[in-house]
Amino acid sequence: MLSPYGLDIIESCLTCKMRADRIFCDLPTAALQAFESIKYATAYPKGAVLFVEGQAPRGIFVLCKGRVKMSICACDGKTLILKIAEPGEVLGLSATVSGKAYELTAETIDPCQVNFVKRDDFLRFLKEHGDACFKVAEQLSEKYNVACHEVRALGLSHSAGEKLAKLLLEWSSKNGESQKQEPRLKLALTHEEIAQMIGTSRETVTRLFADLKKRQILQTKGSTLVIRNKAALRSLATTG
Amino acid sequence: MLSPYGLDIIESCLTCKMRADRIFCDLPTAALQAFESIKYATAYPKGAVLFVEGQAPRGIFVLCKGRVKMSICACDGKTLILKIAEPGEVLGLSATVSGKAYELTAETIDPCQVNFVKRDDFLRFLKEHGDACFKVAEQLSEKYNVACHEVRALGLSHSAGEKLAKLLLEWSSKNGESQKQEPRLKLALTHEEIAQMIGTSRETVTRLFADLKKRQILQTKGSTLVIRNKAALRSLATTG
DNA sequence: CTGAGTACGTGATATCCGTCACAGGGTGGT
DNA sequence: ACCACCCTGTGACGGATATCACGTACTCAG
Repeated sequence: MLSPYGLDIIESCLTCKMRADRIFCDLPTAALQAFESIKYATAYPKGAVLFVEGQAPRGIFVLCKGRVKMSICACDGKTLILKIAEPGEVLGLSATVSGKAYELTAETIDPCQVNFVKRDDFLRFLKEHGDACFKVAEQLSEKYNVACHEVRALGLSHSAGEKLAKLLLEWSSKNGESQKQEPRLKLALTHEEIAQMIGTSRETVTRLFADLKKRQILQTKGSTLVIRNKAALRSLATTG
Repeated sequence: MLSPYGLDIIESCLTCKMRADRIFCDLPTAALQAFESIKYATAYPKGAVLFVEGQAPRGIFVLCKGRVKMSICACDGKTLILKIAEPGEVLGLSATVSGKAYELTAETIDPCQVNFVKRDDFLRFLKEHGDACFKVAEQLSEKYNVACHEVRALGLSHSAGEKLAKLLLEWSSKNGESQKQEPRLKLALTHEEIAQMIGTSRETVTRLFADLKKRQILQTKGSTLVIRNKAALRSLATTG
């Protein structure tokens, strides 16, 4: 198969290595085969837009490779990044199920492989495969959960420092680095993007980082970030 | 049947008048009967707590009568009200499906009638009734949608005035008053609670209302609120 | 009626942070 | 190598709003 943007294409869900731990991958073979028959494997370059908030739902996008930025944006251009989706996630699911417009905008930030399924095909698939439908409910619950966390972070932490601290801790826990004494993580986002994730301005992020470094809580080596004082960061995350 | 807190109890989902337009009410009779057999009809007084954020999910609560306040709260006691649930809504759904802790706290603000279903029973019910499962997915999508709107409101509208304007417009559209020239609505919440809905302080809400009245945009008669200048309110809701 | 409790109204003050402005350092293209 | 262009760092300034503090009005029980 072609490898349009430097991707090794995963041919089939049946042989995909992530099958065990991902939604839609962990289904009875019959359901998976049905899914295979309605999906369109597609590849996108970095910076492609899968869908835009407000669009009528065309279908779902199962992310197989690469990362996708999920964001909402205000009329004045201000943007809020809700999450960076990772392989295995299903994008556009809730809009496709409910028939309402996509709530978010999805834009690739890496070259990505995506399985697209048209709305009609997907709904028919769900009606015919009860176990898939249940999976969808689980996945939606998960998304709802994440959204609630976001709401909590935005609504209850009134200082930007608190939100940044929360974000860093969350990242370090994702990397499986959190239990280490001094977790490390790669900063794959610009200050601007980090600002958009916590709803603040670029300058504030820069200043916060400067402050955290001065206080010996963080340290940077190139684009690698070391958390030198986890406890301090954690206390920043829970109070102002 | 008993009417513990001044409620007329709805005996059965099969004869419930809301059946047509509500989730779980609009199901094939077979599924509804199965649902009947696992549900516990309960009544709560005002101020009762159905579940608390962080609790392991015991099951779902279908709200039949009364209103329920859904909120999250920070360790320091600061509270954010996400929504006021109305009859027909299913509470605790996503936690029950995913098995994760309840994301929110649910507290009645009226005397309420509720149908409770234990988690195990509910999950079994879902596996056996594909159409119910699909309904659940729809319902979860809806909740996700609302959460996204909340995120947008919290994260992108940086002024409190904007959020208040949005809230008032949303309320007036719920009441079916929105198309009128001068929509009216009953203010059933205190300033404190409104503040908690838009993530600001009580005093700010008071001051905003005062300002809106001074500018002839709003007018109050007792607890009734009249929107005198819809256009102005709408422009406040989209800009600062 | 009276006092306690709760909701509302309003001023003074401090602070966080968004915005503007500019400067330095990387990086990639031609 | 050179020039754009983007990212980062930092100062100055002002505005929105949280917080504190207090006074007023309303409700409800005794």
